[in-house]
Amino acid sequence: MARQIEYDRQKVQQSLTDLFWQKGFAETSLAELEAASGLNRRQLYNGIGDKHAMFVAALDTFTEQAGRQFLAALESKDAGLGDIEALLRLFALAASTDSPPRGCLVCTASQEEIAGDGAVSGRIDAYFSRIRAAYRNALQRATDRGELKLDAAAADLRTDALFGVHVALCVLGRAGRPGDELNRMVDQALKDLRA
Amino acid sequence: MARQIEYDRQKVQQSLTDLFWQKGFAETSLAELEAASGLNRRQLYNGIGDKHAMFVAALDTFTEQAGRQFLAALESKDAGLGDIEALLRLFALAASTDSPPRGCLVCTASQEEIAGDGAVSGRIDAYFSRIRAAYRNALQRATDRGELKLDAAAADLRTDALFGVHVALCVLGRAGRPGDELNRMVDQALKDLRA
DNA sequence: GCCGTTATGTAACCTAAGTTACAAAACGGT
DNA sequence: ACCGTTTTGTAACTTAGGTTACATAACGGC
Repeated sequence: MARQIEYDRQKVQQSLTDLFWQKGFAETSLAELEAASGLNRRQLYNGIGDKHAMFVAALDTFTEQAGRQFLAALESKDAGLGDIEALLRLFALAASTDSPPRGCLVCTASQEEIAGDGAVSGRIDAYFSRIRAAYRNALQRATDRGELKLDAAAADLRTDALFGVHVALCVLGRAGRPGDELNRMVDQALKDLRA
Repeated sequence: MARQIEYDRQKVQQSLTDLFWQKGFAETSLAELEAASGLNRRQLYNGIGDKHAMFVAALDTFTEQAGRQFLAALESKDAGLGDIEALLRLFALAASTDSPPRGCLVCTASQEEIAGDGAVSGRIDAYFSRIRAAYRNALQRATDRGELKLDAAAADLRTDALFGVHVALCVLGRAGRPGDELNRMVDQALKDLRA
């Protein structure tokens, strides 16, 4: 064997992810990644890879965590209207409480040039598709339980509408739009859903 | 007086705006701005200013054009449901026909670090507010004409919901999401509006 | 036709970016 | 205790970034 690594891999991954989340890919420098992680660039290159590899790893970390914290409830067999409302409200709230609000790493990355890269675009697509599937599942479960009355076609439409609201909240939250504006989007989305 | 300028100011502005629209602020270099405009950097600095000033000018050019091409119909006294539908459909279509789709310069800029700059953030806020006001006007006119039945509070909610769809279409269009997904968002938004 | 003023072209500047060489140090198996 | 392997630290390298000096050229008013 060989020499053992001196730092905490998870903590390093977390700090790198947070920095990319805040600043995006292109506007984050190696020097900042060093400072955030506490490692020097030799350690980063050895342990993870170049900047591109670090970003891909950050995308994986982010989607794993966001999936667990935000989407898991919608993906559950017990999912329902309440989970949809809770998630959208949470996003509207986060925009007001986080300073500065960071929105969603994947949404931000999708607007950058790096989104053209294969490894990155695959992860972006997969995450977006997962979000859609999560809402789709929640709508299905809510229908099964009698909270809603939706046939398959109606549920498809609703799914994309909710996906759109989800993305709009992430983007406009990061853009600094006021919390009540975001909450009105949620109000209307829920109203329409129950109509 | 002094020596006269040799290039077409408007064409230069347009090419700079298009490039920033495609690549964003941080990922556009002076060399690319030179190539796109056909000017050398001395002319750019003399005629417009530094990169920051070029970007601010691009924001102004973009918002002026987008306002004229897309928002003017919604801002008119004759605005109505048909104008809302036409605009949303156009955005969904543009995502499929433009290659690569560019979305909206302002939405993209709002996710970059430069959005923290005063001159930039002011323009972003102003443009977003203008979009909202445009939808608000169209909803009001549609109500006045009897196409819809909305009181003031309901119109406020609808306004932000449509604003959200608008932004989602821009962002997800640029992200390369499929056209039918975007069109389902529009379908649902219009359905809810007429309900 | 001179002169201040402004535009142009070349080229340099200075900093920062991402990446990599090289030597030294720490580890485990034998 | 040696040895191959991998980590670490320092520091350099190479390129590209945005910005600016300087000399030259074109213009209009007097």
